[in-house]
Amino acid sequence: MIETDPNTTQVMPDEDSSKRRQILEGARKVFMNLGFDGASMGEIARVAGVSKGTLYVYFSDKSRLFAAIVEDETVHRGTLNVQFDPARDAETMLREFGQAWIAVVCRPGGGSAIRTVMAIAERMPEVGHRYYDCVIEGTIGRLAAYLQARVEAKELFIDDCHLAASQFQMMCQATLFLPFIFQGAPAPPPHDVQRVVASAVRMFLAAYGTKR
Amino acid sequence: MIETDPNTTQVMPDEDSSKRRQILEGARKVFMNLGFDGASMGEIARVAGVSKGTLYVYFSDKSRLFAAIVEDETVHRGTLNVQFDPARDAETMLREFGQAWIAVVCRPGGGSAIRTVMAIAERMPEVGHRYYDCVIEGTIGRLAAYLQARVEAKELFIDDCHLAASQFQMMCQATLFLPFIFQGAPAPPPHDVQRVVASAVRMFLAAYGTKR
Amino acid sequence: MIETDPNTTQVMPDEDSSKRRQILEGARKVFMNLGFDGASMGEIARVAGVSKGTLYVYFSDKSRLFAAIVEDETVHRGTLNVQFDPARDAETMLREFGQAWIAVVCRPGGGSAIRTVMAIAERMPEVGHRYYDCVIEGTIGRLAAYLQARVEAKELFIDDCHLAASQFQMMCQATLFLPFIFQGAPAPPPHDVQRVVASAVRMFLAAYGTKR
Amino acid sequence: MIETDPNTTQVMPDEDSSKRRQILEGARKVFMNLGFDGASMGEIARVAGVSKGTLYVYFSDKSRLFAAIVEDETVHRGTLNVQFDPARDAETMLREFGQAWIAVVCRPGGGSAIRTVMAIAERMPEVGHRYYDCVIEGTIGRLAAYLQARVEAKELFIDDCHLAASQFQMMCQATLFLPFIFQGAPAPPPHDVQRVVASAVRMFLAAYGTKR
DNA sequence: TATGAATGAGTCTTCATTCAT
DNA sequence: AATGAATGAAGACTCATTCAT
Repeated sequence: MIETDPNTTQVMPDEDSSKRRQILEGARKVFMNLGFDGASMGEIARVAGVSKGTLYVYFSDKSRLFAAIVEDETVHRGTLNVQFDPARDAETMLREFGQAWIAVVCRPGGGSAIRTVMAIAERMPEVGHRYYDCVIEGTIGRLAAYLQARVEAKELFIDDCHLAASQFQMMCQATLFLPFIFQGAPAPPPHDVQRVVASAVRMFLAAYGTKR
Repeated sequence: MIETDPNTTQVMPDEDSSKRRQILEGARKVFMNLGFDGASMGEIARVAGVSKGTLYVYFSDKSRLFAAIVEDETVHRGTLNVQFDPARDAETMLREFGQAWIAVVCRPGGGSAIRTVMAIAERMPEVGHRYYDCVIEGTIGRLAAYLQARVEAKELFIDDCHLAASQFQMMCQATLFLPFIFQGAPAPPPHDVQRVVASAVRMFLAAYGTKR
Repeated sequence: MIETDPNTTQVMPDEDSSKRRQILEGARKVFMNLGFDGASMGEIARVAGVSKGTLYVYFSDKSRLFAAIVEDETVHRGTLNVQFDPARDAETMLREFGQAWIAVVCRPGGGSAIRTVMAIAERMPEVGHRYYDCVIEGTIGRLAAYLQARVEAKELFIDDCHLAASQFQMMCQATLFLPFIFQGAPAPPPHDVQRVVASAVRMFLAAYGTKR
Repeated sequence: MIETDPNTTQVMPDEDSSKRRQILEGARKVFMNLGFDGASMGEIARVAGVSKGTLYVYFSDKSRLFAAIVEDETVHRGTLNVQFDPARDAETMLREFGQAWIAVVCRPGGGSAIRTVMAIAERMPEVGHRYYDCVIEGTIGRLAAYLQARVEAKELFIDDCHLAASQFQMMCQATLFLPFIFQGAPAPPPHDVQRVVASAVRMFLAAYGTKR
């Protein structure tokens, strides 16, 4: 006679509810602009357009909300939009990679995920590790695998493909990433990106394109 | 009590007084380990071994104290310990530069200035600009000037020396810097640094060491 | 959907509806274990197996719900399960009374009504008064009336039956009640209760069993 | 040269500083009137005449402040002002004890320590235990020791002095303590106390004053 | 100059209560 | 009648800053 259904009360709303997405969107803006400590739950609520209490209906505390944001950045926005095709030639593939990478690390519109995560990595090591593993190492790993394929195809001559991948990744950032981070420079225009990436590709092929 | 000494009354304490340096030293440790928001004035006072009130005798508020720390980092620790001699050959010079640069950005002992400044750059633009200008751009500029000299000496063949300098700087960080920042990895051992820098030098010379 | 039943629309739900009893049962557990302030409406809803909103269908606010619980305790559980028979002898009757009283104030299973009401009595005077009148004074009154009957039967010799009743009630608690309340001691085992009550009865009769 | 004295900052002020006593006094009023949960740190600060922050200079959190209050009650106000002299006769001694005990548990001026501690005992067991041990059991223990002495002096005839002490203690409360707690009755006037205590003494001696 | 006690604004978090469905 | 998502007021606690000594 006592029909208690424990699932009808106090349940975390749907994982994909619109309110939840609304909160994540607001929180993303605030966290990415002000950092974990600089962001206040009140400001997040205001920007998300919900009440402070509602934040806690969806996320048990500030850290979890932050972790959810970073996870979202990690999974949805940190993945390079590049299909590595082992059959395609290095020059084209590298150029595509380089441009896609800059698009990830110099995302327009303010609010850098990479900076925000860097800043907190020492105090929230799991967050830092997860972001590094997925976004940084994951990207390098995919590039390294491609390079290995080209080595086997005798197009490239590389001892340490992982190092080479990281070198290329870093070189693409030259003159672009640090001003973006430190000076609040706008995302570099496509022309600049192409020029820098092209130079990186030329350099990479000069070093690894012929047997030493 | 009435004999006022115009040099000690109502005057901001000596720029180089020992108390001031003591505060800067304590604040540096705390700020670099915890970031601007994570550091509390109480903790700084404790580490510096002075009272909280004394902090405000030397610095009008937390931001100024932070700015002073960053300035100190910028001027005293951000400058590469490398003498660019336009007469010396590129291979040696680049190797020296690369190792010195890694020593700056992967400073052992925890507490990364570069991370701390990155984290706050959006909220304290002047601090970010000043650090970028002196430490990043300054370093690249000196390297670029050296490269230009070697171009004129016909050892190197470079269109855009500034870009080339930045490329080299970034390449030296490959596989070293990001794990250090994101994963709290210890400062890389000299052997690793040498290997990565050597590879960067090789790559650089392959690209820029012969007329294209 | 338009067929309104005047007995169910806009009407406070039935005083004895099953939902109402379900809520009272859950609220009783929570309030008696955690006190008025320690109990939260959410927890009550969870334990009762209804939604938070439903609580407010039956009780206009937390205080009223609490008062209803206390009323229930007062009426249903605070009444001694003892039939005072003016014809029965004092020794037997007192022993029965004493054991029943200890069962009320040291109720096993945690969650003491007497403590909960005591705690809130200053802030909710009506609740305190009502509990006192029914449970404490009511009990003493019934005992006093019985004693008066025995006085008239010449078995006992008491000036102030109300005082005597209270004395006996209190004596029965000796060494049992305060450890139960303050130390979270388990409800005293029957053997201990019998011993203490027996001692109280002996004492009572020594004092009031013969003409002074 | 760096004369750091870690003892000059962040030190808990003097145990007996006037501010500390001021806080304790204000907190005592608020806690004893409203209970642990009902009292807010803001209200305590207001009543004590200090800022909220100052509370935390002297007590690390609400629980510690509360525990300090209870400790103070336990040690300074919970101790009976009675000198047990084993040589003095039971009637006098018991009367003194009874009156002193009522003064402790029905302290005038509102704000009952015994109620406040009872209310929280389940959630703060150490506080409950300490209060019980010192105030309740301590008092009973001293009385029991005196009774034992009188047993040896052949004035009294008691099997279980601890039970007897508790019985006397409880009897003294008859008709006085529960109205005080539940009904917010004022502290009982001396005349009533004397009457109830006298009756308790009479009853006690009737039971334990002659060999059974 | 140096101190450290004191402040109060601001932070995260909880929870009684409301209301559209 | 019943729900449970949403709210916002209030609470504990922190910390940059001030000031009398």
